[in-house]
Amino acid sequence: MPTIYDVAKAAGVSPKTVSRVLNGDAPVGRSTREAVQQAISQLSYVPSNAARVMRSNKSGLIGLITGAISNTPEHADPGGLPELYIVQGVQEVFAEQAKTLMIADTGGHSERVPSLVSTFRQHRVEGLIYVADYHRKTRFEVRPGDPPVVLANCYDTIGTPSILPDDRTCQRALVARLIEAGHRRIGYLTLGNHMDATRLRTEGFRDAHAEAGLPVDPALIQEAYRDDHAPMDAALTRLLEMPGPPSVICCGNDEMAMRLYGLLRTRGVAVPQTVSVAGFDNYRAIAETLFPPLTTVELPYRDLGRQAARRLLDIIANATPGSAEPIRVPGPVVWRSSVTAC
Amino acid sequence: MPTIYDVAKAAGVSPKTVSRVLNGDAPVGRSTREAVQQAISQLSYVPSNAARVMRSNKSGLIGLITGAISNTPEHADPGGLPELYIVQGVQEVFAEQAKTLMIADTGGHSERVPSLVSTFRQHRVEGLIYVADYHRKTRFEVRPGDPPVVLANCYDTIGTPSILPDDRTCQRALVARLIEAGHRRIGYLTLGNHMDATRLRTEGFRDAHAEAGLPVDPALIQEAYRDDHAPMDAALTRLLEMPGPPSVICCGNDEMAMRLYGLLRTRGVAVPQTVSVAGFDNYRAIAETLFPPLTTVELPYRDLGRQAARRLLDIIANATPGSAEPIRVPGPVVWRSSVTAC
DNA sequence: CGATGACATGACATCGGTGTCATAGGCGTG
DNA sequence: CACGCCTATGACACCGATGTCATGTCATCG
Repeated sequence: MPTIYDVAKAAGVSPKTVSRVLNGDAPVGRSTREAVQQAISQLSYVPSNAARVMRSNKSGLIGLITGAISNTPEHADPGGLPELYIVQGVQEVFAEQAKTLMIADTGGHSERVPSLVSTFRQHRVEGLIYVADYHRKTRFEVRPGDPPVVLANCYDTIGTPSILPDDRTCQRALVARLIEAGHRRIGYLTLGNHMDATRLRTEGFRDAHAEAGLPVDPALIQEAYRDDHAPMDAALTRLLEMPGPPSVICCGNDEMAMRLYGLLRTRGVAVPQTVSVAGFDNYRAIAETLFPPLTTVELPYRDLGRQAARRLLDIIANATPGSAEPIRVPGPVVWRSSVTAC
Repeated sequence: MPTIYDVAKAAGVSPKTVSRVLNGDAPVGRSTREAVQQAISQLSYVPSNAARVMRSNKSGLIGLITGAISNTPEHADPGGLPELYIVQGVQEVFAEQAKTLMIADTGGHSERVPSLVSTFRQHRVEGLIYVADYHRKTRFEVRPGDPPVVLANCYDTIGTPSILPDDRTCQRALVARLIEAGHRRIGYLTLGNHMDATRLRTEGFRDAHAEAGLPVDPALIQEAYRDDHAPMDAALTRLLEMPGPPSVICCGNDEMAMRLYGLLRTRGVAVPQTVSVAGFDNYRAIAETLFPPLTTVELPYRDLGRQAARRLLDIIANATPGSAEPIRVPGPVVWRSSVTAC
């Protein structure tokens, strides 16, 4: 592996001059520069980042901790992909900034986090992004001397900068569109009540009703876990046998909507003619492949990742801790034919 | 950020002794070691990888190039996840070996690869894994001085070590099980013919028939692209209106199977009573959620990643280029209720 | 009792870049 | 012409680890 000295010798200049050509931080004579560049390509010289870091203490590295790689749909929420989209957005921003991303995976074991952080510190990362698998509260231990941290898809109670999906606004926007389409009785099969997302989305569900001056019938909101078939079937029965049954049913995610399609078909209920269906997540493999294609709403995970990255860059550049309030990122409603006007 | 000198001073020893405590490469007195360890934790000292790399020239880094992060299902095969599973397997092995994985993403632009490799070389990675989004031929430029490369999910014609999914064996195993279950007329709706996977799987399809002494009726094999609805419907019509219609239909992937469920239902054909259905990929969000749950076959992506990682470690350790023949990794048939005996 | 070797520790050079400072020409200006 | 100033370049130390070699202290053995 050639060094800067080899290049210097080949070009007949001092190592420092080679350094200047590489970094463009001081003027270099035209012919000298060309000689150096030729020597570099001839030797296929690549500078050692290690040596650079030692002197300048700027590693150009950003650490990212996630379970994305381990949290495949097999274990996690079918979404499963949120983390990935987030990582994608993060990657996008840092690629532009010539920062290199080191990705570490918890493998689903959060107790591994400290050791991952330690590895990152060894590499002198300039900042750290922690990505959660779903919208949740977390506690990310930061010790003095640790690089600055930004939380993505999670938050804590000690004011660590945080970027969150705006579940509430998304659900509100979706329901507002349903109301706009003429629906008045809107059913809602939610994810587990223990999830932050469920609470926020239910608030959004209520917001949309309030804005339209519609009452919310609590009986229309039913918790229906995804993994088990029975609770959802039972909840559906309750909805359909109500005095004023819903003309549209919102689901906690697209996978639930897919299951709902099956349940409704089994009962001979036509989608969307008799009952319209709406999902959540815009999980395209499902939403676009189902027949009829599924109206749903998309959480802006990619954008969330981008914003997290930009936030971190900002903190690194200005050494400011940033505001304590989480940034909430809204996403678009995706209108497809599983919902009719009514 | 404290250095080894700070620790040495705090513990009243020489830097070299601290180094010995850190690396355990030479005996250190009990009381000395304890003093050093206390100083380390008190200062929350983390050694600089950069300095270590400079001296020892062992970076402990492995580079991985993928489009996994960009290739979300939005753009790619619904599988989309293959790359992820592969990355997961790779990660798993390197985590055990205390190697740190640097993941770079092409963002779908293969022309970025050289610059990514250059970044990796700056960091003096000890090896490189290139992961493709689907089973394909590739050309990964390796220049002298580049670190050793292993290809995962792709191959080239110049003998770069390569790990591939065994599409042929997987499809053969699935069809063999169908034959075992009594099926004699087996339809096959394939993915696009331009794909290596399609060719290999079709061979596997024939292999299974040959082993069972069954003829293959070419009319039972129909290409049916996934993205467009019409070709599949047309292909299905041809299959069902044949003199001897199939009792089971294999699909190129699980998403096609999901679509096939819909098409069959529309025609009033019961699954699996009248026609059984089998998929490919074991895309669990679909295969487990469909009703009836889908019989399918799983490509061993995680295992593939693990093998790629181990292969690379082997090459690094022994400085051997390794054999030119790709390693093919088989996967299991996942039997669910979308196929009945017949 | 002196030689031998295991153990424990430190001094010092070194890895490959870059920051700092010095130096040598060239040129415009009063 | 002397001076200041800018451009282009080099000498040298330094960043923080670790490899090499040297040294000092005991315990053991013939």
